[in-house]
Amino acid sequence: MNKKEKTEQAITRCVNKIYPSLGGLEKRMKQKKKMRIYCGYDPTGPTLHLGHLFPTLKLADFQALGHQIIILIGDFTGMIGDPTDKNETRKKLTRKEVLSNSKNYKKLISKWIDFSGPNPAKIVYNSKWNDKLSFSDIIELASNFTVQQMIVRDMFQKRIKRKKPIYLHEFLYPLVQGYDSVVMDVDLEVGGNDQLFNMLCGRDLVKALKNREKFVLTTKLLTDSSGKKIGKTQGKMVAIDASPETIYGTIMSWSDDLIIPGLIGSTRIDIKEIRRIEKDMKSGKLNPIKAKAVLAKEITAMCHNLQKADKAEKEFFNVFQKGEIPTKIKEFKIKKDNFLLIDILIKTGLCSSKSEGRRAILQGGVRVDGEVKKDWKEKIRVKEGIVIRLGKRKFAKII
RNA sequence: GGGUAGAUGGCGGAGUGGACAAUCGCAUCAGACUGUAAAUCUGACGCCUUCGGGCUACGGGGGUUCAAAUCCCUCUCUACCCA
Repeated sequence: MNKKEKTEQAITRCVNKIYPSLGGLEKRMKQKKKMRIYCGYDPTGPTLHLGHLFPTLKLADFQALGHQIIILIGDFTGMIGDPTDKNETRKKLTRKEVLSNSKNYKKLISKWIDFSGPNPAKIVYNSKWNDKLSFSDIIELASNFTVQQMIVRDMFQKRIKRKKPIYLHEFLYPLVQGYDSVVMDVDLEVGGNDQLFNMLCGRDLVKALKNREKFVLTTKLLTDSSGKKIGKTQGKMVAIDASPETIYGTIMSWSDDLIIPGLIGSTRIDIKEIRRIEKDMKSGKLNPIKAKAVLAKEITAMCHNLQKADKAEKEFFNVFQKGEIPTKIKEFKIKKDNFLLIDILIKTGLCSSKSEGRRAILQGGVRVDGEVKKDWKEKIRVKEGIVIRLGKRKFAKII
């Protein structure tokens, strides 16, 4: 890929919008001076998930062009809790939780962002400067914004409508995030489209305090056809450090309309190739499951390696298409004796209560060595090597 | 500080004395179907059970009643309005 193509990729691929304008950013990129570019990661969970891939790969695009990348761990902001997309107030994290969450991040991000070499990325924690802010500093900063500016945010509007509380400290969140931009003196902030408001507050602050331009680039979000964000709550989002099988399988459960956005945002497969896949899928020449398998394999390979992705793929098709038993099954040591099937389900953790187990059996969801068992009172002779299967994806082997 | 409204299952949200283990939607689980763990359709969805039934639950505690998620008292928490 030549420099022109790299630039093209950086400013268009998976980009939702650039503020104040695409042209302005292009002009700035033509200057000799390296840009300082950052993306913030809130350490709200123990790991990053696939949604973080979009902005992270975007940073990688810019790093490849020789710009200074800054990874900001929002250990200070994480404790406030970003009100973005939360219709309810998020519970505040303790410093200890925040630190343990962020420990893992650098390791994960380093899969795509280079922290060594000729143009190493930097990693910074925003508690470093925010901890030092005094109350009067904060009041000073707050004077740059109006309450009206804050409450126009749609999620605040939603809460007002639903008579849900908005706490004062939640107004402070964009303020602090914006202040990060000022302290780090950045030229560009990259983030998901849902971060737009926070990022623009930073742009305002930089303008007010330093009288210069900070560009904002928003990446697309992984959304289904109705525009709903793919979230952890739907169980469709996977941690980047999940097992290859989990990553592969979860992506295979995505609906078809995520294939193309997924390929664009979370892989670096040639964009022309992606357009070809899109065309072939539309014309019926390419079975969508094949395209989805490409996506699943590619992402799995990016999070692990090609070899593991290959294995996960084979496993997936064996288990779910051919109905075979996976190679890796949880094993349980159980006394070789006669047991009620329900008791075995509970012992192996396949069910959490007897009622649940009975239901599963009555609905024909339980198999012992491939044979469906419909009688919940049945006693099973436990032998070594028998395989209990619940539904399609839960297995237990007795040893 | 004063007033008003409210707290129900993982979530949203019905129900305002018995027919309520609690409508419905989402999420979840199983089955069918399929190119998938997609979509769609069907069913299930507190716990225990000798399958007759039993037990615990509608913010906490107390009370009225044959009977309370529903009425009364009280406590805790929350929102809104006024100051």
